[in-house]
Amino acid sequence: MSASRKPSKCGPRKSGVRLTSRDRRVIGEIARYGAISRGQLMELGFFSSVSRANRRLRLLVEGKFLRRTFVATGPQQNSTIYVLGPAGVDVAVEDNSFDPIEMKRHGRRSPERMYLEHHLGVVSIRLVAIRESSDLRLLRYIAEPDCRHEYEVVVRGRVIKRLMKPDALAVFAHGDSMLSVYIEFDRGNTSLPQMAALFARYEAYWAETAYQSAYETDIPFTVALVTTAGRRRIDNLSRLTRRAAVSVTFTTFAQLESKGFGAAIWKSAKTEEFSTLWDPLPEGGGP
DNA sequence: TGACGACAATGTGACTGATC
DNA sequence: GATCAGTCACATTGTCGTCA
Repeated sequence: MSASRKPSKCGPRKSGVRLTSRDRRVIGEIARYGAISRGQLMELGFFSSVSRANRRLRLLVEGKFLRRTFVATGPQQNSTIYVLGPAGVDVAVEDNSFDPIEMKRHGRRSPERMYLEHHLGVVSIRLVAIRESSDLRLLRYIAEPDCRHEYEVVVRGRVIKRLMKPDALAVFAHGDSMLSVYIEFDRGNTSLPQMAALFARYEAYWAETAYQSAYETDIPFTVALVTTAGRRRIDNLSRLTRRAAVSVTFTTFAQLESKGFGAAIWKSAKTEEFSTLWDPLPEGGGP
């Protein structure tokens, strides 16, 4: 038999690797989140076998679709992290409506520790949301490239461009209500003035009705800031939001990971008590 | 159209090496 | 010894082209 295989549905080989549909989804996911560990890829359901994951990911690295780096998870332990490679940029742009310039920047970027840890944190928060076992049910988890929003406003006759770039947007169902939660992952290394500017951007996003236009809703969103720092950081940050016109609430990553989104672990500037995300649910019509 | 063979992808388990 | 990451061998499965 002269077996010259026809091009499979997986598409043509690139750099010696025949990309499967799963490969393309893995590349898209890594492009979406910036960096993902092998364990996270497995937890997201891309692989059910460690060896299979290793072998397939190694092929993608050899084909320059991905790059591999390491983050210390303990004194003598490393976690393998995958980021977008130069060949993966084209695949990610081809399969998704990602900004090619932004993707090329990702593909070239040197994987600095802080950059990696931030992105891994956002994926970890997504996994917590997926595992959620309370009354909250995750409907969508929209990563940064998909929820970033460039819009224009007119201020004193001048057109000003604004960019809203949350870490993620999680949409939960709670009973008959929907809860839109912008996720911000904080590692405690951003200055308070920078954080104040971040909260101000969310206020403007609501006040300038850009959010309402983008998502065709009048139901206000909540900003949930998850920090790897401790209670003092939460107190400092919540003081910045005392007069905020949008709902901003805080918790630690440790609390979130152990108790989940639905637990009474959220602290706002309005109260000393920890409460749930939906208590009270934002009133319809505006904050 | 169905059988067959080639090829690629997959999962499992065993193994190695590094570290605590 | 326990744990973790990575690799390898092997059997299985799925896809696809060829041919009767």
